[in-house]
Amino acid sequence: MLAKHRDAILKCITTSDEPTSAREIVKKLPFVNRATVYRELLYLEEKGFIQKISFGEGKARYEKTSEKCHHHLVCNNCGSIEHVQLNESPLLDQIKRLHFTLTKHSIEFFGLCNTCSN
Amino acid sequence: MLAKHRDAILKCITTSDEPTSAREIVKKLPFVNRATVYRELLYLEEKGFIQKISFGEGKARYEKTSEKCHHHLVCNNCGSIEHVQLNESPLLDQIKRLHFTLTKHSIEFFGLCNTCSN
DNA sequence: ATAGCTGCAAATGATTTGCATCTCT
DNA sequence: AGAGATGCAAATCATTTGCAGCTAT
Repeated sequence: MLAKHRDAILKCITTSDEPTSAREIVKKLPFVNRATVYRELLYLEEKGFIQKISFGEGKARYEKTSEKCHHHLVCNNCGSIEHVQLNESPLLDQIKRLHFTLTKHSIEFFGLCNTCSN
Repeated sequence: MLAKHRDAILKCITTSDEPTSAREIVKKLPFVNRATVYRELLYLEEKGFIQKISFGEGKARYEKTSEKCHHHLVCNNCGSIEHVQLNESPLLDQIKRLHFTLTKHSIEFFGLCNTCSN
């Protein structure tokens, strides 16, 4: 038995070029109740289909789980969010030397995008 | 003219071993109003005395701005937060090659601390 | 019938804001 | 008096929850 609105919500996240917030999904899918959206987000995250990320805005954003790990460049001026792929192994290697079992990490960058820098 | 409660709030943040939330400050300083706490946090952050960080908990945390850059290891089990100093230049060097003016970045690690790993 | 899904409204938590008051100078 | 600081309550936003009704087996 599948959740009726799951695909619509997932598609909403997948097709967005920026990590999507619950509010945006509710706005784009007016026929889906807010509570349902939150419940589905939780489910999709638990199942590993999507990932929750936070830019410290006071709300969560979600994006499709992707094979290749990537990070975000958040523009403080226009709010655009670019993706970059970085080699983070030098950093993770340092963590491996500690007594800490790493399950997840988040690396975010804030500043001015190319357009707003000029 | 200095804000009456500023020092108490700042001390609260400075003496905490973990990044502090607004709620914790209000609890520790019952004679300071919640609104005042938030207003001071904003001020102190703008002036660069403290830094706002987010662990994606749905609330902000603050810590004293420190000379040496450090990062956090958040334990998903007991909630403890350890500090680590990492050499992040390999990562930042990669950003420097992009058309992006970096003003701030956040790197956080989640998992199990030494105690909870066993 | 019955388990899972959903909507709706109310509850909760974090943060902000309007406004009247108080305090220095 | 006039500016800045503060308290208080109400407002706003994100997220969660209780509950009753709906739907597909």
